Amino acid sequence: MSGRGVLVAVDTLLNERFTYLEGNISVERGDVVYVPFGKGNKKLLGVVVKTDAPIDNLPYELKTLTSFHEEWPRLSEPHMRWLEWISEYYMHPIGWVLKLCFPPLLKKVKGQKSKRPAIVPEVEQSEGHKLNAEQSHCVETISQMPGFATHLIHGVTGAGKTEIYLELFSRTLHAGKRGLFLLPEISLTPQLIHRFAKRFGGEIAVLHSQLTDRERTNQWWDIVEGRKKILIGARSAIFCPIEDLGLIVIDEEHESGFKQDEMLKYSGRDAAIMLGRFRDCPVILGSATPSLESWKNAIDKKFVFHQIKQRVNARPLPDIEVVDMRAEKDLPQKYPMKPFWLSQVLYEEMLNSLARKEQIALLLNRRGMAQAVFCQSCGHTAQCPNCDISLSLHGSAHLVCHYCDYHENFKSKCPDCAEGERVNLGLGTERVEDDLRKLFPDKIIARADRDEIQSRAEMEELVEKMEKSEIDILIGTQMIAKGLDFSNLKLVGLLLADISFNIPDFRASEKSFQLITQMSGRAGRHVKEDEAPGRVYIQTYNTTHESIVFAKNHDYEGFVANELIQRQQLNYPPFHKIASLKIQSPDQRTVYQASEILAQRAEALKNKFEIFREIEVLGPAEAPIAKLKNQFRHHLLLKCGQHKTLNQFIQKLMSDSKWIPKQTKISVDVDPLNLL
DNA sequence: AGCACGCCGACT
DNA sequence: GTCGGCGTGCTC
Repeated sequence: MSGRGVLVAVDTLLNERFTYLEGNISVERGDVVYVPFGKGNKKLLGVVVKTDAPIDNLPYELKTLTSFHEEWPRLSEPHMRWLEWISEYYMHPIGWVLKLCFPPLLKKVKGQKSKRPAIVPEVEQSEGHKLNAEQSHCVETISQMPGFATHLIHGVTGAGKTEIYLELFSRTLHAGKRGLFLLPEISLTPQLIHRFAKRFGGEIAVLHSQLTDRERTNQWWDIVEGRKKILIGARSAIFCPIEDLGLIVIDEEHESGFKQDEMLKYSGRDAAIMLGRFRDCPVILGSATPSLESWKNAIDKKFVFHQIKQRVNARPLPDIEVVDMRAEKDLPQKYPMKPFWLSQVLYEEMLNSLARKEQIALLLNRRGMAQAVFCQSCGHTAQCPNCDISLSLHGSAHLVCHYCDYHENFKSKCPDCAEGERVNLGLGTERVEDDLRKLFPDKIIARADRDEIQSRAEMEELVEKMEKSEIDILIGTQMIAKGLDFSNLKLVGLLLADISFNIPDFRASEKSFQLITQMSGRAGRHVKEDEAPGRVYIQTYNTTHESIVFAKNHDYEGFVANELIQRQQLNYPPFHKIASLKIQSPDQRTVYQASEILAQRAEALKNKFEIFREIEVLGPAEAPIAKLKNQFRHHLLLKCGQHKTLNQFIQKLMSDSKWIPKQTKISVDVDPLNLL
């Protein structure tokens, strides 16, 4: 053999790196190349991970690199090392991670104008607001630490975190560097982009899921070639190979939207922290309700901790009242028209608000008309044929599965016993909307959930109507709890807070607390110091639930202190690392057997090596959603004090896959957020 | 994951 | 006789 050997991570699911002869092109680590792969003359994309690879005495014939990619630049050393970390930590083939770094299309040949509206609106520039003492102290502290450090900014809703980010980005640009601002998809609202455009005008590129491939490609080149200096995006924007990165901000760091649950299952927040480490730049996490993971890192001094206790202009926090729905049925019935899901006190407050021409938002964390339809004679409930989930009634004639989108027609006669009449159990946003229209026939009522709002344009339209007070009552799911800011919205109702803490997940309390706090934060965001604060009513059947009690008192710290004790007792995160192994197959018995074998193998591996003794294996068990899209699902949960040990364990456990039955798949989720 | 190779059923 | 079903195995 002659010539130089290079190792290439090829765009296939295989995690091995493949050796090629360099041939007559001269490559370096990080170069994107085409390589011949497999039989025929297929060409695949790959990235050079190592030059000077040994080429003698190999049991296979080497092929030669074909060419460089026609336009993509070489990935920098810190970016490469970060990709290798991602691939290893989340156990995903590096060749597949590579593709995420590049745009979907090639550069535009010539400038045809797009008919779609500008991604970053052209708005008049203006200087930022003057920062208050707490805000500037935070900015100064961060500015004095230009290298890598993770900062956690904990500030109540309305504390003016965005102003802090704006000032930090402004300083980053002054230092000749570029910035990355990550948000959960749902918070990437036009309102926020508008605010950044006002401060930074033409310096902004945006990447989010609603862009076309062409738009995405153009935005990518704008930031990579330095025409734009700040990239605002959802989690996948972290893969964009930005040079001279001087600041990474992750807003709403606690949001589960930063976690990707398919293919490469990664946490955008954790990956961003590692990116800051490899790029040696500061990473800022911001939240009013930090995740327990980040909170613990802050109190353990792994993160630099900043607290903003003052709200901007000393705006008062909303008053939160808890309404016991169990007591409702015993009250004298003053309002015969009032639907069962609405408490008297909230109804009266709504009447008062409407009389004052103030807006109202009601949150119900569930779509459709009903959670389940139930036959009164035989007890039969409508189930999805593909998933282990009850069907929800939509409109008056449709049963829908919220997981696989299966539809069937609804007939009130029970199909099982053929005589009973079926009734709706539970409640959904659609049902609430119907009832509200009957209750307030002369008011404008809008609904925001995934059935009603499917595109960014529809969301923008809704936001605009709310801003112009063309909506009196807004009813919605989580969609309306995050990031929205309406000055005339003074009253917020959570119709059934119980929904979110009854899901079988150890993070249910944390998620409920966050949801209640965020939704409360929508009320009265703009009232002045001397005005009445916004009002929040939490309706529940469980008034003493910790999520509610602490949220009512705006006591985040009390909540986390309490929650941390429980997590520690059960060896759950943030104290222990967890990983879940999902086993799925179209055949019920096969999944069951495969999961048993997997658990036995895990036990055997534990007993074989001393270091694996500390690993806890939970399960196998049926997943809480035991059947999804015609796949039966079991899972195994692994817990361990050390990520590294856990990672080695899974690597060993998964290294042999020959035993896995046909059509059965086992997937690994490191640091899972969703255990359903 | 793709994609080729391979070994049995129903078609002109 | 051949077209094509998708089971199995490989990719420097």
